Amino acid sequence: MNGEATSTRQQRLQQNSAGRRAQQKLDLRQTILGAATRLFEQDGFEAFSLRQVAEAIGYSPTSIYLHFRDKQDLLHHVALEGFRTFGQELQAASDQPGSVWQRLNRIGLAYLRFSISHPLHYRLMFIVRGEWLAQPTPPGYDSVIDSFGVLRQAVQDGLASGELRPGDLDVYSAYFWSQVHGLVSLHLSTPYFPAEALEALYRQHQEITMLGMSS
Amino acid sequence: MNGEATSTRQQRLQQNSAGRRAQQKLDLRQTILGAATRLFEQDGFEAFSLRQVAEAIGYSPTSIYLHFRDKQDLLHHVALEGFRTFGQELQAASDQPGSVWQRLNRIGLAYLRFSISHPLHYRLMFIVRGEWLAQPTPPGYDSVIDSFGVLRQAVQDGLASGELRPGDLDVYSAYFWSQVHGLVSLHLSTPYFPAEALEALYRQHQEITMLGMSS
DNA sequence: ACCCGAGGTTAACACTGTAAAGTAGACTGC
DNA sequence: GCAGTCTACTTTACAGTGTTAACCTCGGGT
Repeated sequence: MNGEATSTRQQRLQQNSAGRRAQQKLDLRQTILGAATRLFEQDGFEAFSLRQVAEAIGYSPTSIYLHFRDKQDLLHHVALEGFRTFGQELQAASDQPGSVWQRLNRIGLAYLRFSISHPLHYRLMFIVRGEWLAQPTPPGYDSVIDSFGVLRQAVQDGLASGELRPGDLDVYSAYFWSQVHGLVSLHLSTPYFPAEALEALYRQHQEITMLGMSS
Repeated sequence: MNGEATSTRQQRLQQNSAGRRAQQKLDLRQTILGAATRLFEQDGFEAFSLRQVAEAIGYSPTSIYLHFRDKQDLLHHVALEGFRTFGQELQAASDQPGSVWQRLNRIGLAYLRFSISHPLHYRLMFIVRGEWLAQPTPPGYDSVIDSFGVLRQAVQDGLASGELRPGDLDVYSAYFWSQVHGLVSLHLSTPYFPAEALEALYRQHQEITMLGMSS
């Protein structure tokens, strides 16, 4: 075996060549994903079409199938990009110092703001294709922060410190999640919760929740 | 003017004929709506197609356009049928005697159960096409009970009787709605809230809400 | 020099919603 | 009773869609 010591010029060339090809493949994949994200955020879920994505990047429609299994798969990866930034924003909100209630408020607020600034992404992630949450994270997205875990951790801290009335960790966590998700998705789906009023409403709701949950 | 007294045989014939034709038209409309509802509940939103509806009732695809403006319009009327029974069930839950909290619990439970037994309808009504809530009710659906009004009334009664801590009627109502809608739509969209556990979770959540809202 | 295979394209299929034109038959006025 | 109109419906057609299969082309390895 002539191992890794023998890096002849040829071998390096080979590797570079193979690497470049792989890189190019990744590039196109990334290009597709970028164009798909842009078009999706522009036109929404229903109008999103593979052929338009292909048109936008100057490739034939079927070339997308060389990089993604099908339309679902492509949209799934668009959603995954959303989960990445979503998780990061929630984590950042949770990381700031303060009492558990302040943290919970900030987490909820970050949640709400993400849904307002990326409504289509939010719909895709949690409403239209929520079942993706069940699938294992595809390679390349290992570092996606478990968003629910951020909330759960804050609740756990609150239970440990006694700021929250003793109760079931999962029930409490689900309570927070469904509360803010309910508000958000009613905002996104119905005309009764306009964006301007949403933060104020959220704060008022959070006060009610505090009365019910703090000890 | 020979007014309404002169109902000659001819006139009656005419009218009957016109009436029969109108009736037939209504019949087909009803047939379409029925088939559409059935197919929608069977195959779901994405698979629903006008051509299949037409196929199912043995008419040509374009004949549907003689009775509904377009696909959206047809689905809208499918949703309206859902709103009708939904409103009735909420009203029935509210009408039973008991304390305001009992009423609120039953209303929420009825809400939850409707979403579980008609998941596709619920999605159509409140998630995919919630903007329909803003449109004025089309003719023929005048008696649709305002579902949100049922909840709002119960909250108002609670505020009046003092069972609820003094607060804003709309904030409280929105709180209830978003709470149960959040739970329901997380159940419908994600794998984390299975149907079996949903009622129990709802009851636990309702207890937290009670702590926060009752005086 | 030959071959191979990866990345991309073209052609084709089975769908979709919808508009325009055509048709058969009931209804109308004379 | 008959010509004409009106109406419910069908046929045809168009512009899309996702997806599969066959084809091409060209860089790299033997």
